[in-house]
Amino acid sequence: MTTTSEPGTKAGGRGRSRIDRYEPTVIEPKWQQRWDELGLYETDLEDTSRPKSYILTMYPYPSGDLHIGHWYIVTPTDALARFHRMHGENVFFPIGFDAFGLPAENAAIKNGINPLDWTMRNIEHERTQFRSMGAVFDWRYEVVTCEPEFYRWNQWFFLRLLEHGLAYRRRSPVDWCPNDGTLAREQVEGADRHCWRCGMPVEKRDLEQWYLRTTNYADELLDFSGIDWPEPIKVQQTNWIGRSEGAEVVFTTAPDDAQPGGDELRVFTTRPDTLFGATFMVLAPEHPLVATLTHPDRRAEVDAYVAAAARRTEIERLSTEREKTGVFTGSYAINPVDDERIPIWIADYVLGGYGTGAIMAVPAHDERDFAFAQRFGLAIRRVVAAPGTDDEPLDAAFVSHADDEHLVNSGEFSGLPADEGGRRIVNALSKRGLAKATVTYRLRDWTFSRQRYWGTPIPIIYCDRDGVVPVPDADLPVRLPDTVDYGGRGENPLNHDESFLRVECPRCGGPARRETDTMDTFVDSSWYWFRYLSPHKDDGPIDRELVARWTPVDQYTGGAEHAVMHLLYSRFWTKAMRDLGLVDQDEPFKRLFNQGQILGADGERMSKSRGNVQDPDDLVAKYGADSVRLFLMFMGPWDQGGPWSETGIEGVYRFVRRVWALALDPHGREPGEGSAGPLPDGQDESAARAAIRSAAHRTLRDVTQDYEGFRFNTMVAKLMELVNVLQRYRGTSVAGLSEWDEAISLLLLMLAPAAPHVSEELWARRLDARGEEWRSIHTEPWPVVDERAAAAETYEVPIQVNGKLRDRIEVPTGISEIELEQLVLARERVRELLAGRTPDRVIVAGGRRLVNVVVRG
RNA sequence: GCCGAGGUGGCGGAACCGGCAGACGCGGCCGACUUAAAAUCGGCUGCCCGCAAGGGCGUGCGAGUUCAAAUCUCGCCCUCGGCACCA
Repeated sequence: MTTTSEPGTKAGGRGRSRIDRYEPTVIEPKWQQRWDELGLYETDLEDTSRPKSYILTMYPYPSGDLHIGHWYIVTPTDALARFHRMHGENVFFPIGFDAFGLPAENAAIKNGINPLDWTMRNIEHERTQFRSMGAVFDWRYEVVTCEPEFYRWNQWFFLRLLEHGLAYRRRSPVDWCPNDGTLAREQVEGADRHCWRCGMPVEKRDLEQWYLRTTNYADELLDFSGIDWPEPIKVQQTNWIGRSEGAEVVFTTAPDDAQPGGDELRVFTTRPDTLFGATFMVLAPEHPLVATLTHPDRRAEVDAYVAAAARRTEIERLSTEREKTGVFTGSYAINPVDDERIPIWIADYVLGGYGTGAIMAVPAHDERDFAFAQRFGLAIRRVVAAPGTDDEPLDAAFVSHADDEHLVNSGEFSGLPADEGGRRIVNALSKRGLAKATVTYRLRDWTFSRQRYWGTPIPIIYCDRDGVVPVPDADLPVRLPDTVDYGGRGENPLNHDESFLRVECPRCGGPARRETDTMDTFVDSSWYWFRYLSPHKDDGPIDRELVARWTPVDQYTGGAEHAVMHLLYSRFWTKAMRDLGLVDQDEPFKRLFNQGQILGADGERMSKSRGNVQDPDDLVAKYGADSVRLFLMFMGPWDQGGPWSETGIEGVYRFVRRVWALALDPHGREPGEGSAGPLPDGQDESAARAAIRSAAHRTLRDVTQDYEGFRFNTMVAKLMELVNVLQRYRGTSVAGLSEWDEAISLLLLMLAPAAPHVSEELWARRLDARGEEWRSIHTEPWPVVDERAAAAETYEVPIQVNGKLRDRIEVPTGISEIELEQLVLARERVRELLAGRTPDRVIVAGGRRLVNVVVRG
């Protein structure tokens, strides 16, 4: 094993060079330890002498092993943090663990262990993995969400939200997964309505659950001004919130021999212009008036339908999707515009949770209503028509809603343009108190309860006398019991844990029972970045001074799969905290970048069960962390991701070794060649020196821009190009001269954020060789481009004739358009192609970069 | 069906503003070094015709705008992600 501190080459040495081999497995741990000892990456949060920069990447779930996907997320973010440090910013780049969640519980049930033990063991392992990649994390600020010092503040927040009416308890149908219990609406995925975690089909259950009032913020969440987020995420959130403008219209039930009538039936419609076309009404099976409106002779059928709808999983509801189902209640409603009696039906295509849970059906102008009307033989009446189509029969719903349409069969409103007619109808009805303009959202309140052990206990006590009683702040945290007995079941073990369950009522002191539901684990990630600033603070959730100074986060990175979960909840939570008077910001993350996802080699998501997981440790052992980091950045655009393939990592490894050899041994000509090689293309020495300098500074300019624009793949490519240039001059008379030396320095500085170990090692050796005292490359300032050097003296202009490339010409940088044109026309090749004809036009394109000679005939 | 992202050599990808298509890397072929191999170094490598000089064709498909289109417009096809009867 060679020592790493002595200079690798004798300056001016001739002949076969002897330099140390590049051994990443030796130098990487060495530097990691050194950085640690020196506290090089400790962030002083109190330091206000430099501009702050809060860089954050989504913390991982500690599932046992970091796989290459985690590295893919963290590496460029780490490089970015380092890049900002080199720009003199006080960078905070923390990490932690999203430690509550289902996999821990599954593992615990399977292996008969405690989820806490499983989780903490995994975290311990993942910490060492993170360290091996050489990230600048300051571990003093680590947050582990399953620790009471963190989750007690979830409970504290919950109590504050409760006080402010932002948390509430309600019985209603919830999405229910047989494995995971209650799910938030956001956690049900796909056309087949499966659980986001386990993939099981989701059912509906009528349960009493805790909710957070996210819908209070629906409009505000639609406003993305002031944050720089990727367009697709904004679009997804916008669609998810699903604001739609329309009107609420009051229908009234008609009296008949079975019931007195007069009940209000409210409906929401976005098409009030079609009100005269309502030929029946449909209630969701869950609608509260279903029982009242059902006629005795229809009761059996209706009850059966409602029961079946409740029992059906969403998946079944979908499989019968082609054919609409429904039953007639026997009752009628009065259409407020024309007092017409229309039948009231029940069908599961109307959703209980959206709008009012009831619709006016306008089969002529709605595809679903049309299908339903056809199936059950209900009337279809056209009330909107395009010019000249007033009486055209409908063989499908007419839904175009174009500007030139007008109303027909709509009483006094007939003939009006559809939009205006709609407005006037609402106006007329609203004077009688029967309609009002309304906005409806698809967004639902956040279903917050989970029937699991491994989460934050909801700090609520149920007392027979006092009802629902919040746990007093002084009694927080409500701790999870240390021992847990799953009894082989999947059911929440807290339900059977007498020592947890039994509690005195904080109000009356009588016997009471604890809430056994825990919080959705998305609560943790909804505010964790605030906690990073003061992870051990025990008299409050956040340090308000530090929060004011450091948040919002300047740059957040993470996957787009969290678009309508974590990234939406975080925005909600921040706004709620603002309204609780805790912070004075509206948004959590100023700038967001979504990196792509690394898939397994089979193109599927990496998972242990599929056996397609790539372990970064193996790669690090073989190539070193620096090469793995560079490779992950080089693979392709960061927002793209893609299937994992090791193909190509050799190339990056080769590149690092070349950097090594160039930096330590400029004269090496392998092997055995004694004399300096020739300069390329008959360049003289001064041209060669200028060329080196120009290449280095052009690279610096481009690489800086690439870092800023998150183009890490081309950043690495440009460093490779510079290395290729230097390689050409290696062993020539200009190698080792001041321009060469500067180029190597720039190369190492540019490489430092991406490949921190090898650049640090080579930097140290250079300082040592010059007899200078050691200082870390990572505390060096980012170099400044010498634009004069970057500009080349001459450049090549491609020449086109009629748009086709025919020739090239080398011209001086400052050439004028006229001179360039003359040079081009004088070219032998151009004259040949012109064959005596006069060009119609000569186009000197974009900054004299290209010339196109146009000639006809 | 609706919304979003994308389609470029054998492969990953580059070309950011309409201006040399294929940077950089992988793979492949040839050569140097070596007893040999590895490593390293050098050259070639979009497809077709041609000994060559050179020419033709090429960015999913088809039209169009332009001196000039991977890039802009229109119409299609395909892949991936999201939504899922939202009245």
